[in-house]
Amino acid sequence: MDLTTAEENYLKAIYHLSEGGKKSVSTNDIAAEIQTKPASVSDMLRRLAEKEVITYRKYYGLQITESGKRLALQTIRKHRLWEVFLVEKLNFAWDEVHEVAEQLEHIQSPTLIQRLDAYLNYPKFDPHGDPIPDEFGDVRARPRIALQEMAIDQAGQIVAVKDSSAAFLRYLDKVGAYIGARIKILDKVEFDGSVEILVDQKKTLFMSKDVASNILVLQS
Amino acid sequence: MDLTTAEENYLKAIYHLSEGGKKSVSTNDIAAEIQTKPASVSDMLRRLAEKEVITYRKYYGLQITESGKRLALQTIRKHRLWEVFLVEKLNFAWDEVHEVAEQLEHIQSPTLIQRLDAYLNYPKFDPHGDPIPDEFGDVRARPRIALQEMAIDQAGQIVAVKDSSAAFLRYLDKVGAYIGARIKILDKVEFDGSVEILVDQKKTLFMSKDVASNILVLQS
DNA sequence: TTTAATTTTTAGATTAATCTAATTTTATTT
DNA sequence: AAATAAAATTAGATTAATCTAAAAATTAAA
Repeated sequence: MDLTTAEENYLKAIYHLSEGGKKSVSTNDIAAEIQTKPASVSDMLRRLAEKEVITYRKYYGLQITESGKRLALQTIRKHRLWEVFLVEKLNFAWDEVHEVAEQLEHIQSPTLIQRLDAYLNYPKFDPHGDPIPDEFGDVRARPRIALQEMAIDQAGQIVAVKDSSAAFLRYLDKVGAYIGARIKILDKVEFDGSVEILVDQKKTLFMSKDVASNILVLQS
Repeated sequence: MDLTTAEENYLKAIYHLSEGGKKSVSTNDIAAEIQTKPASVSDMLRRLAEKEVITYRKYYGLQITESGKRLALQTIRKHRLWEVFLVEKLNFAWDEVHEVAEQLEHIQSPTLIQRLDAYLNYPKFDPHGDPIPDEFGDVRARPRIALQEMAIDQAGQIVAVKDSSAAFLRYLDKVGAYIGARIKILDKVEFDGSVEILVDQKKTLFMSKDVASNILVLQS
C-alpha cells in the first residue's frame, strides 16, 4: 500500500509528535508542524485512517498504527541516509541539508536506498546525531544526556542537538562545537548555569545554560 | 518561473521529439511518448503555452521556445548526472538507472546539482553515451556513427545506443558489448548485413544488422 | 470536391490537496 | 450549569492532472 508525498509528510509529522512524549497529538499540533491549516489536517486524517496507518476518532484524536509507524520510519530512514550523503560526499554543511533531504526522502526505490546505505558504509547516525532506523524500522538510540546536566570533569562526544534551527546550527559551527567533537566539562557556574568546556583537548569554550541544554552528549 | 513535475516531463518529451528530427511534433506523438491520452496533452499544451515555454496554435502544432529549451536541457542535465551517479557510485547496471533517474531529475536544488557535478568530476557523457548539457544548456555532442555503417578494419569505441530498452541493454551487457568497449570491424556479410567485430582486442562477436544499427560508435 | 478517416480539442467528471468561512463539538470559566 | 472560548470538523471552492465521450477541425481518399 503506497502513500503519496503529502501523506508521507503528514505521517512523519505525526510520528515525530507522538514520539515527542505528548500523550495525544492534536490537529492543531500537526497543522503547526507541517505549516498548513487545521481544515486540511482533518481532511488528511480521514484519508490516513482509510489507509489504516492511523486510527482516528473525530474530535477524540488519533493513534499511529504499527504499519503507520513502519512507514514513517522508512521515510525517516531515507531522509537521514540522504543527509549523510549530502554532508559526507557532497560537502554540504550540516545546517544546509534539511530541505534537500526533505525532497529526496520521497524517491521510491528500495534498491536505491539499500545501495546508498552500503555506499555510505551503513551509518548509524545522521549528521545531527539522530539515529538512522534499519530497513526493518529498528532504531538503536544511544543514551544521551544534555551537556548542561553533566558534572565537572565528565567527558563525552557531542552527538546531537535538540534545537536544530539553522541559526543554532550555524552558531555551533562557528564556535567549533560540531557534532562528533569530544568534550570535557571544565567548570560550571552555579549562578547562571553556564558551562566551560574543553573541545578536542585543545580549545576551551564558554556557553550559556540555554545553549548547553540544547546539546546532547554521549558520555564516555 | 517554475514548472511542476508533470510540466517538466511534458517539456522534456517535447524537446526530445523536436530534436528527433521531425519537422512538427503532434499531440499524438507526445501522448505516445509520455504514456497518456491525447486529451490530456491538449490540456497541458495550453498550460505550457501560458507559461511561454512553447508557442502553440490549436490544430496547427507547437514550437518549443528558447526558455523552454533551456528548461528542458536543465532537466536532461539532471537526469544524466544522476544516471552517472547511480552507475559509477552505487553500482547500478546501466539498464537499471532510468526509472530512478526519472524521479531524481525533479529534485529542485541548484546547489545539489552543482555539487553532484563536481563530485562526479564533471562528466561529459552519461552511461548510455548521451552528452550531459552544461549548466548553461550547452551540449557538445561527439560525431557518432552506427556500427552497421562502419567499414571493415575501422576501429572505435561504443559510446551510445539508439534503442535503450531494458531488453536491448541487457542483451548487450550479456554479449559483452558495453558502453566504452573498444571495437574493430573484422568482417561484414553483404547478404544479411550482419557484422563480425573484435571487442577489446580479445573477443570476437557476431551481430545482426538490427543490433549493429542500434549501436553508436565514436570512430578513432 | 464531397465523403470518410484521422487528429485534435472541448465538455464534463474525478481525485488529491489545499484554502476560507461556517458549523459543531469539546473544554474552560465564571 | 449556563455561557464563553477554543479546537476540530464540514461545506463549498479552487487548482493541477488526469480520464472518457462527444464535437470540431484537418487530412486523405474515392
